[in-house]
Amino acid sequence: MAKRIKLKSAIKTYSFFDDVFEVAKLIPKGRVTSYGAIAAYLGTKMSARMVGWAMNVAHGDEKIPAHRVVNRIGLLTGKHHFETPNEMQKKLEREKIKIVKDKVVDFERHFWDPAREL
DNA sequence: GGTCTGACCGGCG
DNA sequence: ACGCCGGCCAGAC
Repeated sequence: MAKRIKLKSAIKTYSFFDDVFEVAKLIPKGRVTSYGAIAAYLGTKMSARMVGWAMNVAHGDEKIPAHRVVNRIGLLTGKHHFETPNEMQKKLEREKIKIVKDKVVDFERHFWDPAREL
């Protein structure tokens, strides 16, 4: 799936998806970020929706930690798109991130802002 | 080939 | 506080 997109982006001169993947791959273990933060870092903070769409296409690719991307308040909105709804939470908990009611505990503390860290 | 739809976000009533 | 709307852009139909 992700390969198909990569192929397409090779044809196009610019791919928003590719940039999203690049940033997503750089998210450190044990940290999380938001769709909006990634979009903002890429210059188009209004395209947060596309970041989610990109994750949808990318999930399945081990190199892309889609589980570390949540919405702006730390809610695991994308959990239903994993193989099982608790897959996302399990992966995060494995990285010492606690989840309560589909929400990242202490979201600000774990938040990784690409614009600030890169 | 127009139209609909998102794993979003900020703003406004 | 809460709900609605518009904008973003790629993919499915």
